[in-house]
Amino acid sequence: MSNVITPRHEDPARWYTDVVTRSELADYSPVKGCMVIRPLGYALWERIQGYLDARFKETGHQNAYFPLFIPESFLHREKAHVEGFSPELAVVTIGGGKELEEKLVVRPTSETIIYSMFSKWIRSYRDLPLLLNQWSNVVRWEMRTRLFLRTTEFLWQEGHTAHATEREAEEETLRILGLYNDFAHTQMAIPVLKGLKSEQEKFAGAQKTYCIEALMQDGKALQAGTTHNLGQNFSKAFDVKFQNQEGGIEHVWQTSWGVSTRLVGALVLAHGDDQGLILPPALAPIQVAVVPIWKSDEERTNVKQSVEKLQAALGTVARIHIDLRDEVSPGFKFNEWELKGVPLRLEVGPRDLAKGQATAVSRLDRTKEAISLESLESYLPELLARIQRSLYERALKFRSENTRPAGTYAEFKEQLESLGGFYEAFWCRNPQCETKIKEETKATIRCIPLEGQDSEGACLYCGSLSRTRVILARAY
RNA sequence: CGGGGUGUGGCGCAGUCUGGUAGCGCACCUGCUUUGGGAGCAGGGGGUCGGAGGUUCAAAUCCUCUCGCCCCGACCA
Repeated sequence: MSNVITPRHEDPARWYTDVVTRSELADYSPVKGCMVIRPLGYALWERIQGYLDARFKETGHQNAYFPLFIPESFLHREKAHVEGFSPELAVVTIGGGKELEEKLVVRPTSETIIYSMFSKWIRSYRDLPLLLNQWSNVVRWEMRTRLFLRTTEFLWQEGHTAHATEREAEEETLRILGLYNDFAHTQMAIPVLKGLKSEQEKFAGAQKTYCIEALMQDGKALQAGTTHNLGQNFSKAFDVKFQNQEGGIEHVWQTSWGVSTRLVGALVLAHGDDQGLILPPALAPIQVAVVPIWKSDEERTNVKQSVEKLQAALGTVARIHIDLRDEVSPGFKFNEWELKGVPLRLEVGPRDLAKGQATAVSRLDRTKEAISLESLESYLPELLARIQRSLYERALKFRSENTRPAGTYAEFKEQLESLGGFYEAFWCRNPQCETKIKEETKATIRCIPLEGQDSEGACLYCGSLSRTRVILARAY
């Protein structure tokens, strides 16, 4: 394959595009701003779905599906919501060749249409909590798009819940945030910071927005998931009311939360290298690629036989793929599976078989290890678990090394420019300071971390005393 | 929408200045030899040069208009 990836240090943007397209995660579509998710990318998304869907169900949520089209008037019922989303809406004005009486918005998110149904379904406190999730596509007309990270149409899950009390809604918001955090940690092998968004950065229509923020290898932050405590903003707008135990009528307290196919982009940016993708074993559609090696015909017969036995034995302990293609060389296969991010490669050749072993090669650092064929079945899961752990530790180390105290505003600007990364600072909570920082440095307040809010210091911009510690970074 | 760039087989490019009807690498197909880090040799298929108009005996090349795409900036999961 002459497919060579632009080295990351040379041009990080091209590196990213090269990795995504060459590894066949996705391709550009004929429609500007949209993308085609190819089988490898979709398999990853299915694994993400599989894990999260199970967790959602364990915590009492049910899946449902709401329409793609939303009456335009629905968007207008919540003021902040419509102001937030208006600029990026796709609107259908003609149906069946006729001008529509009311325009239909292609959902940018489904709060409005879902809560219009909630008002119909919820009567009593006995109907609460109502815990729903939907897997769907949404459309936001973005000005600049990038594969997975920001596309006009993307896939996601959006959870929507209604509760009898404010406290329950807040608990739900934090429960899902914790779930997202665990997912990032244990499945994606990406350390994330749990935090609260500033008023400016929060979701249009939310009372509070929590997020998980990750740091990518190029020093830029990526919001990997958000959960919103919507308070009663939408229940008032959509008249979602219930009768409480005392017979009184109240508006429900709501939450919404989501993660998207952007997570696939996060995997690329957080772990990938100049050889291509590196997938965490927990999510890799193929965890082990077996590359047989032979010269003579009889070697081929022997090796093939052994390798097929391996598949039968290991198929239950790992997601394994035997690459029996005869038209490409072993070296070609090595590079191809590395490009596609397969965490572990097993080489099986005459020399290995003579010693009753296979050669295992880790995608992380290409370290080789001879493993006896008999012990493979028990050792493979251990080896994959080790790779998963190392990948996380590597990402965590990177983040620690790239998280710095902001120092003075001048020092902050200089370091941000030359090094990127996360910066710890205090902020007076004045939106003007936030805006100024953003205008002057292109860095935003990524979040107010949930942990470590027990000290005080001077606001990075104005210097006034503050007890709010924030993380700043340039972001995707 | 402002600034910059670009459009030639599937992909990446040369050819454009100095018009003479298309070339290279990779990929693809066939055969033989190969196979422990992107195999070698031989043979072969595929484009009329983003589109339209013009100049000319003759246009990928010159002129006019037009469309697409990419990068940077203003919006965002």
